[in-house]
Amino acid sequence: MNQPGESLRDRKKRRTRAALERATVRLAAEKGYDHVTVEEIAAEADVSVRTFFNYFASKDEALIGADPEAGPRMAERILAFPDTVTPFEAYRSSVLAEITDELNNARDLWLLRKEVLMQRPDLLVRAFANSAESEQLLADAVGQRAGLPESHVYPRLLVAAGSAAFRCAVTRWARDDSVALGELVSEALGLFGTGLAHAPRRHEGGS
Amino acid sequence: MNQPGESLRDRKKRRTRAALERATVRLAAEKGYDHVTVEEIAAEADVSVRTFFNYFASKDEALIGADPEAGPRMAERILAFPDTVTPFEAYRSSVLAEITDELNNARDLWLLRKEVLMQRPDLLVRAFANSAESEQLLADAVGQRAGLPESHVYPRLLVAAGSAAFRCAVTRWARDDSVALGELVSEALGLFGTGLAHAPRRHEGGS
DNA sequence: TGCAAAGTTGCAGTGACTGCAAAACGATCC
DNA sequence: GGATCGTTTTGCAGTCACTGCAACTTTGCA
Repeated sequence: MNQPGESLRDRKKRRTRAALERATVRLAAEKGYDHVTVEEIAAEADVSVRTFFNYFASKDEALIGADPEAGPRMAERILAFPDTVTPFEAYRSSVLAEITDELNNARDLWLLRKEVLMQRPDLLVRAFANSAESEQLLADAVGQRAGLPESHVYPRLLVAAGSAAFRCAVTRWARDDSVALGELVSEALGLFGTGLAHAPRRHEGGS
Repeated sequence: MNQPGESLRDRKKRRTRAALERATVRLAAEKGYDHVTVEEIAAEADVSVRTFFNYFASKDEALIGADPEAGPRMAERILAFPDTVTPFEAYRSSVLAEITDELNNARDLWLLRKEVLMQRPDLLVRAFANSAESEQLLADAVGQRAGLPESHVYPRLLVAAGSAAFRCAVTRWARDDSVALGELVSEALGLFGTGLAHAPRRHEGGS
């Protein structure tokens, strides 16, 4: 009983994980992140506190709900582009694809997260602290595409720039979501692409 | 008795703060960050645990020991440059000056921190989570220099790039400190300046 | 049906962090 | 040299995130 790669066990796990993530975001948006205890979250998702920590290493992680498969997925996408595409563009496209998919699958969750992140912007920064392996994965993929030795800065710098772009974009989006999050990330990455040495003029973009 | 701006009280406070920071870094380097309790740190610095938390909001913060005056100092430096200097260069110079000063004043502490950060790179990321106000300060200064409205992305993006550059530089420096940290930060910021759209060739810097 | 592997739970324990109220201390004025 | 006032230090009691461990339950498979 294990045909389409997803057993009953797997389905249950996915549902539990999703329920915990959802409960965390919902309660945090409703009562404020640190007025919510893990006990409440676990109760809302109908599991024990101990189980919560079997799924997420910390409360922070549950709020962001970083998909552990996102890193590998993006790395694969980067490597799948033809050689005519620059490493930079391959990276940018992969990030955008991931964001678009994520928003399509769970837009409501992101709208709630927005509320929480508006109150506690530091949580967004902390979120990236847990994704060191994913960053490494992406940097390796970029490095491979660019034909650079592993010790070169460029890949790591590009990935770090991606995090920075995402952070800035989410912050802007949280204040005013009339522009799609993907657009904002793309714009920010675009600036990183062409260089920050010259500040834009007053009227150019940037809301 | 309050002539040279520094009373006995102030001196004691500075000494206590320094002692706590020093004790945190030293013990973390010696025994591993999470095998050190705040109780031990406080004991080493000869104060109570409660006093530790009067100085630092968290153990993380004590490890990094971010100088609360660093933000204002850098912002001031940025604004002090003549108008012939681009905002980007003003920012870069200010960051470098701060790093150089810091290393000159407490090089030994940074060498110990290096040990800790090699084991736990995530702590460096988390460190930046606590410096939201400083980032805002710097972004405002950059924005003012560039004559941009407050809502523009450029200043925030530049400052975020600075954090990213610093992170990458420290990581590289931790692996091999034969090149000065300032050099590495400068190099990384240089790449942000000229743009990441085109990956460098194999032999260009970055090793 | 029965066995093994994977997942869940409760429990006891550690340690970070907070609010509060009392004590110790430093600055100041007489 | 006190009396006094504002600041800092401290102990204490409490909350909550998080961990290891050892049962217990559920699922996968023969």
